[in-house]
Amino acid sequence: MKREDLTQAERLAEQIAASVLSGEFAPGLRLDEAMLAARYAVSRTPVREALRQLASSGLIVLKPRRGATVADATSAQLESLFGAMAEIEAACARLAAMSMTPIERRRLQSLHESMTALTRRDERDEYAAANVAFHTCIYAGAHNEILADFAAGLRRRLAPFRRAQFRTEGRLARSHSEHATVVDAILACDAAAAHAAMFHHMSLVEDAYGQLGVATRASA
Amino acid sequence: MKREDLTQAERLAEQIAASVLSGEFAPGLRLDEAMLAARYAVSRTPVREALRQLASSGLIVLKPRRGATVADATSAQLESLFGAMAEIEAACARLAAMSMTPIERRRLQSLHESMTALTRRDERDEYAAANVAFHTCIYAGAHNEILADFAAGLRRRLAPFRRAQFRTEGRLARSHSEHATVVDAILACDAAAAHAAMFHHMSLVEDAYGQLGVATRASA
DNA sequence: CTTCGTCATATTGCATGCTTATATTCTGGT
DNA sequence: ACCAGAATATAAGCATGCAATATGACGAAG
Repeated sequence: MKREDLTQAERLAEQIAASVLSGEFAPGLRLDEAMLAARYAVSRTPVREALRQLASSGLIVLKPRRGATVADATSAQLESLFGAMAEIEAACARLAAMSMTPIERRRLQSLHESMTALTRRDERDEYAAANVAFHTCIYAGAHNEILADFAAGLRRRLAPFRRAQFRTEGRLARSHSEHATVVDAILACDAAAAHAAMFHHMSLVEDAYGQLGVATRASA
Repeated sequence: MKREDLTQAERLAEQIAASVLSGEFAPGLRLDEAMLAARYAVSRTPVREALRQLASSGLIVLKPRRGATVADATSAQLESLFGAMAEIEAACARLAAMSMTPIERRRLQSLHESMTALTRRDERDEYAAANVAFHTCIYAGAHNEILADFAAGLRRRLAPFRRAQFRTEGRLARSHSEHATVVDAILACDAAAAHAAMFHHMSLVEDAYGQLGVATRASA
């Protein structure tokens, strides 16, 4: 019953992260300790601890004596992030193909099928949410907590830079059809095919970013 | 010129990490804030910030209201760590085979050749150090800072559990010969072979741990 | 003899205040 | 008019102190 026994610093880290992910705190924005302390009605100490925690996850950047800013990636860094993401996601898909339980496979298939309707009706926000669930399902199916955490962390870190991901006309349908290839491979226990399909999918996600995401960047 | 402008918390994080990696702070050990503060002659505030930073990297565990302990992995968690390590190292090797510059390839080959002498003379500590340099060289060759950082982090995190890695008779020679396969594949720009060779190598590292590392565990 | 409840102690969590470094502005000189 | 240097202001880093909670021990009841 004391599941919600978070310390202030942890709650702050969550709230600040949520603000960054929602776009309220844009990349490059200076995060003033006193401002955050006032905003969340706490002292600067837990704020500082929360910032240090977030800095370790890469969501913000902490320069000694010069304060914290929301992480702002150069295009080279974004390339690294997308590249790493593709590698990790592909690895997870491969492992999932080999080690998912029947129940997990059913759940993945069901999740994928439920997204068909969202695609037809072009419900982009709903699809984006379901998309996260879909990928998270595969992380879990890899049965490797370390890789799953890393994949989730990378997804978080990229979130501020791909908010407009599904805005492109027809992106939903293409994404869904790529998912279908991945699901088929995983359900068929074809590790190599799952790896390849997911890698291909993630590469296209990167391309989609390249086409329209640049306009949203606020880098120096 | 002000390269050594680290804040206290950062210096503490480095020092505590070094103590953990050197085995001075064994897995499972309770890290008392006041004790650390006294040991390094600072107040508890920077200690707390350092601990939070280390907790994010997974080297220590921070339980709310219950203090910090050096991370102690169950065998299942170790399996995840080794599995993730194998995946990442293999991915780096594959990327390195594709994108290493000629200079980097020469350096890798040179590093590998310099380890031959260490193998013959059975200089285990020297070999262990060179081994880190060897793998780090491949991380760098992948030209993906994110993956490189993650690989280095995983290696750090596993370090406390494989201090006796090269104690087994003949482990050095086997490691070196596996490295040779990896180097050959990378120099030949054979991405698939590099991936496979590195994955194989890391799997054997995990096996080597399984044979003798268990005795060093202090888990509950 | 075992088990549960209460109390004491130690340690974490947080707030406040002071110190120090960095950034900005103002003034003086060229 | 412009640049350089110094002073001031602002914000980060750190220490100390207080409050809250977990842990261990001791005692009482079953």
